Amino acid sequence: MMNLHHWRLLLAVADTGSFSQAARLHGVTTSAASQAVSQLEQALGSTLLNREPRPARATALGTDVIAGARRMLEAFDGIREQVAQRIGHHHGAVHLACVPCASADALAEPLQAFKDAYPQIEIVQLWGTTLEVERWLAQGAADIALLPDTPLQRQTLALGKEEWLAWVPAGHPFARRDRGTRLSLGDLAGQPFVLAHPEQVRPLFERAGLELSDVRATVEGWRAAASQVREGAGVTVLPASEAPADTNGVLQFGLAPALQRRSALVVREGAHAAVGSVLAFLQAR
DNA sequence: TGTGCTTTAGATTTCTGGTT
DNA sequence: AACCAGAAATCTAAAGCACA
Repeated sequence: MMNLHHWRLLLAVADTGSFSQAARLHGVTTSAASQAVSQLEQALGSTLLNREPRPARATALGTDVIAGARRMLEAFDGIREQVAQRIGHHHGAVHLACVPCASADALAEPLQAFKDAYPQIEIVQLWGTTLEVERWLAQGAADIALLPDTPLQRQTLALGKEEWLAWVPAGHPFARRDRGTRLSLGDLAGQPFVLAHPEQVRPLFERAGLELSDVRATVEGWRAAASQVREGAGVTVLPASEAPADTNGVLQFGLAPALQRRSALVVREGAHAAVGSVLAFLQAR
């Protein structure tokens, strides 16, 4: 058995060189992606991808097959687009890649409303870091990206904003400052620092002409950074929506001047028409 | 040692064909 | 047309292996 999903997975593996990344892009497990490609190979009676050495690369025959598959899927999408235009409404899947943030949470309700109103358009939501989301958008794996701190000229639809906060261990000298005091990025830049999402945090300091000079730990995710601060590993900055409610063992400060994380939707150039339906719906709400 | 891929077992979903 | 049961397809989780 082979279906379009198999072919799309094959292209994703060929494009990313990784089964796990391809699986993530399509919302399945690595195993499912591996099995799908194996089934395709079995059905065709030939190996399309060399798994070793990594990253996975197409065999000589696989390169031709993949090129053909690409043309086939483009043709299929074109047919669907044509039909959608004739009958006046759009079909298909819209891939929405999000960086976890308050705006992404706020989007959940309007997205559900969209799904109810337009069941023929599937919204596939992907989650990743800023760098991953940027890459998916560039590679065409995502049609729309929800990104924090996006330059105005790229934005298609501006979403909400939230404040950046500083977290400091209870034993830190800053903890002796009055409640309500704000810390500057200059205060924090030279401190032992716990860094999460460097692609978001470093630019904050760089824009202020500062550099993090003493990064003690780079961790996966805001929660991990908050835990490290609680254990006294250093200070950190994080978006308000990501700051844990439990502030035992830490002190939370605003920043001076106040810094906002503004999120926006960015649309891939040449995205198919169903994307327009999604944007129009979200804009109206 | 961590990451990524494959294999396997078992669960769930979808399809198909028979019966009423 | 509606329902049901068995088959087939697809998925996930876990374990094991290979590699950088």
